[in-house]
Amino acid sequence: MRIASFNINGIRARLETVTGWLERQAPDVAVLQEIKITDEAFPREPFEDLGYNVEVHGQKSFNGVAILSKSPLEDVSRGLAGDETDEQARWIEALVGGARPVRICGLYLPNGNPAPGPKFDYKLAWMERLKARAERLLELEEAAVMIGDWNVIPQPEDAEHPENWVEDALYRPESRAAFRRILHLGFTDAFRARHRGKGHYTFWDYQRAAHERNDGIRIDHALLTPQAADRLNECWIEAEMRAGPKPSDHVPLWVELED
DNA sequence: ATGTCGCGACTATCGCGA
Repeated sequence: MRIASFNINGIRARLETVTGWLERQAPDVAVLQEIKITDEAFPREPFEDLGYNVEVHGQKSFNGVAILSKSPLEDVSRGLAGDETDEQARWIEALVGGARPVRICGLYLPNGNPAPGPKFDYKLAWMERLKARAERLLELEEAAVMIGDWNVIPQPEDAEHPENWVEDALYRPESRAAFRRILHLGFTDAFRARHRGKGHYTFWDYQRAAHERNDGIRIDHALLTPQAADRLNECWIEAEMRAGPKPSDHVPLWVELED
C-alpha cells in the first residue's frame, strides 16, 4: 500500500495540480491538508472519476483535511477528541480495509505563530490532545499511520538554516518536546527510519525565493505504530513537485507499507 | 528591510493566515 500526504494549500487553486499528480502517481491513499473549503463545496467528482473514495473534513477558508482511497474507507471519524469547542478542521481518521487493514490518521497540526501567544497555546494544547489519541492508537495494536503536516521541525538537521527558526513556533523547544513525547510513546518516524542527514525538506516558503535557495524545512511527517513499522518498505519525499507548475508550498510525503 | 500565495469580503483592493 502506497500512502501519500500532501498539504495542497487550497483545493480550488490546486485542483489541476492535485488531479494531475494523482493520475501520474496513483497512490492507494492520498491524505490532503489545507483544503480550505467546506465539505459541501469540495469537488468530489474529479477524484471519484479517478477511482477514489472521498472523505472530507473541511471548513470555510482555512484548514481542512481529506482522505482519498482507491479501496473503501471504513470507520471514518472527523475532528480530534478532547475539546468539544474546537471548530478547526484538522483531523480525519479512517480504516482502509482488506486482508491487512491500515488505520489512516490525517492531520494538519496548528502552525502556532506568533509565539508566544494564544495561537502557540492552541498548538501546544492540540498536541496534548494528539498525544492522548496516539496513546489510544497504540492500545489498539493495529497498523496505523499518523500522517500529515505536523508543523514541527524535529531536529536542527531538518532545516537548511535552523538558526533562522529559533523563535518560530515550528522549532521552539516546547513544540519539539511535544513532538518527541508523542514519537517516544512507541512510534516510528517513517522518513528517519529510512534516510539520515540534512537536506531532506517538505516545505519551502513562497517568500524570499526560498525554494531557489533550497531554504527548506522538514515538517510533514508519518508516524507509524509498531504494527505499521513492521510493514514499512520505504518512505520518500517527492521534492520535484515544488519546481512543477502551480506548486503548493509543501510537497508530497510517501510511505509504502507491505500489503 | 522586503520579497508570496490563497481566500473572502461592502467586486477590487485589503486583512488574515501561513
